Amino acid sequence: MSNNQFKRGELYSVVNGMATTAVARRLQKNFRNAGLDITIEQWSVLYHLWKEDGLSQLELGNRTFRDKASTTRLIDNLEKQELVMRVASKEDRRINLVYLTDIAKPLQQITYELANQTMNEALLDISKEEIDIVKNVFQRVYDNLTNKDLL
Amino acid sequence: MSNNQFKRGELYSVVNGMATTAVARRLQKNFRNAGLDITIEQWSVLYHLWKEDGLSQLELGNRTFRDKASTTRLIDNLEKQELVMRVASKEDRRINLVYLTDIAKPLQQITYELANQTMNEALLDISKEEIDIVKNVFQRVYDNLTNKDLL
DNA sequence: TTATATTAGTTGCATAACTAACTATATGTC
DNA sequence: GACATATAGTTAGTTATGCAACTAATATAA
Repeated sequence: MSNNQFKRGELYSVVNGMATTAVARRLQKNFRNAGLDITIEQWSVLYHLWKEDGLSQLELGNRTFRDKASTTRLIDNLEKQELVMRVASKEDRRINLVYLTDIAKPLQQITYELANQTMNEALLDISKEEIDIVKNVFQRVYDNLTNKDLL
Repeated sequence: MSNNQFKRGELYSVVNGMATTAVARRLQKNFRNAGLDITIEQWSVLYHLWKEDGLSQLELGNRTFRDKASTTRLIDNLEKQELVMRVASKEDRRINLVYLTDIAKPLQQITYELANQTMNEALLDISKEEIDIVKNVFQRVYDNLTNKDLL
């Protein structure tokens, strides 16, 4: 049921968290200096492709909490910048598999380094127990609301 | 320093929370049935005006974590729907004070009722202690990141 | 096997976001 | 008073979001 899909605009920061936003912002600054202009939204797509290359657009949409229209345009822009390419699936020709290009691949390492560094700074004085509580509360609030069809 | 202002797209759901989103969504559905089409973003502005009518655009922007350009357009749209009106300040003619119209005012009560109801459902099984921990963790993560100029 | 429904993706439309450049009013200093 | 600076708001440009309507390919059912 496609209406069951979460919408990005709403869950965005909750799911990804302040720290992730800071990561994205630091990345953005860093790469802009190197002449690469990538938006925070585009980072979220690349991030999932680094974890698993060759995902379908729909799967990318699910993992980044976007609808398929938004995903289409994000990939359009990433393709224009030659960071990503679409390859029609041979098993099912409705499906576009999205692959990282040779330009995007080497960005992974520096990205991960910056991300780790930022997360460490963000969570400096936060204990494991506290993080667990926050995650748990989020999950329960989320469950409470989805049970009522409110998210 | 105007660069010190938080950006909405980033802090949006963190600050307002999943529950607020759910409130807004429920409101949206409810009022759409009554022929009033108000976006979630517009709700956030109305919400602050119900708390304190006649705020300047800049103050509204601060309270809803938007920059002034975004605030301008949101108020443009609210004005088109005659939910809000701009009144130039007499003390300082650079300033627009934003007031609720007679159309918007009566929406407050039903809005607050729906909001309370939704919050209660969202936080059903969450204890006061847990909420305090979540708030506290957010504040500290936020502090950690702003100290490094990352938010 | 043909008709029907479902699925993946695209496109059009309106709203919204942020940056940067701009206008107009106010303030501060000499 | 005159000039520089700061402040409130608007406008232009680009990207992103969600909804709805659409195309094309696949799956299901008669």
